[in-house]
Amino acid sequence: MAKDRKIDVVILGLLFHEDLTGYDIKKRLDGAIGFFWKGSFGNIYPALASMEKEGLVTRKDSKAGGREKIFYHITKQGTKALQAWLQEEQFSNELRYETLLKLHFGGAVDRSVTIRNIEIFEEDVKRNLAVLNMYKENLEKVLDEADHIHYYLTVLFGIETYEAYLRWCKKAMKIMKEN
Amino acid sequence: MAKDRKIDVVILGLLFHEDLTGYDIKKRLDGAIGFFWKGSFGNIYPALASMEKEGLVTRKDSKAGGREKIFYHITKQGTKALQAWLQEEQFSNELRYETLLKLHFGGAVDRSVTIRNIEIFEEDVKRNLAVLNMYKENLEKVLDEADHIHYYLTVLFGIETYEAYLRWCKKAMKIMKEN
DNA sequence: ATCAGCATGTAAGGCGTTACATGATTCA
DNA sequence: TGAATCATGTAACGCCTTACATGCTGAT
Repeated sequence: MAKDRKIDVVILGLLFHEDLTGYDIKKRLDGAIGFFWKGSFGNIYPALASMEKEGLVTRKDSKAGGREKIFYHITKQGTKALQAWLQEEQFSNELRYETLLKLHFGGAVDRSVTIRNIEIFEEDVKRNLAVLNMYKENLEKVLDEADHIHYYLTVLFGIETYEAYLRWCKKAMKIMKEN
Repeated sequence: MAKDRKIDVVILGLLFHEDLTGYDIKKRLDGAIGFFWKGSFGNIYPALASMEKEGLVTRKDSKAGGREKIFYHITKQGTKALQAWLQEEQFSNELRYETLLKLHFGGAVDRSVTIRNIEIFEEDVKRNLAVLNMYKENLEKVLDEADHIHYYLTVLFGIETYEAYLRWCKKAMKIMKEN
């Protein structure tokens, strides 16, 4: 498994739950997972190819319905690699928020620009929060199914975080308008 | 200014406040700014060189004390570029948390592994929160100085966020132990 | 005298984004 | 019939991390 290519474990994690095509994987990454990990076709397909060579996944070609589809299945070796990574006690959590950069350097422009930047951020957070709450409600109906309790935890994380962002927006706006 | 190289505006933002060497810039990025933007020497020095070519910054060599030092100074053109970026109404805020990935895919291992991963995250958050609170206290002494109110906003953001993380840790731990 | 920190850079290699290329299927 | 979505990939290019290379300064 490539040392710095974390998409590998994302794919293994998804395949542990069910067999998927590269296209399916992309859809998952555009959904709830997208809040904390992104992926692109140019990322996913090469990773699948190299992981197949390494024996972490196997491909199951299917022409059901005439359309070409390649389902990938996790191997025992792939499962071991996934579990080994899950048990590693180091992790890299990275945040790169251009919004905070703009706030931090807001002294170079009029106060109104910073206020506008906070507003834009706030709108964005509200949109995302609505989506996350939808995921939450849907998950609560199926919490007993395997793995769903884990998905639920990450959705709760997103909600807790975004609610904190909204509180901060209010405070920041107040400070910008008062001082 | 390179389209996708955001370190440029970070450097311009720092230089707007005061002249700095590449080494100084790295130190800033290892401080409070590091919570939302990272940088490395291999990143900073080439950016400074190319920005000098573009006329966004000028270099002021100094051999005061015998040690070679290159202070960079923002030009009018650099200031305009910084202000233009601050006023752009789009922004990319990216979060890549391996911790959440491990939580999400925790179904592949024993419950105890996920509990341990939450604990590790919690310890990390507490450490960072202590640092942020220190920054906050220091900033509160100098809030009247130019730009400091903006730095203060980003520190408040960090604190609000990390406190939310801690609340989530408690909830997540409870869910993992009860269900 | 030695070691940590100051200070400036270069080089290799990997990773990821974006755009491109192609074609099938489904639904209105 | 046309548009959106399904589906798989490749190629170029840029960016960043990591490691390397070098040497000075100040404190113990």
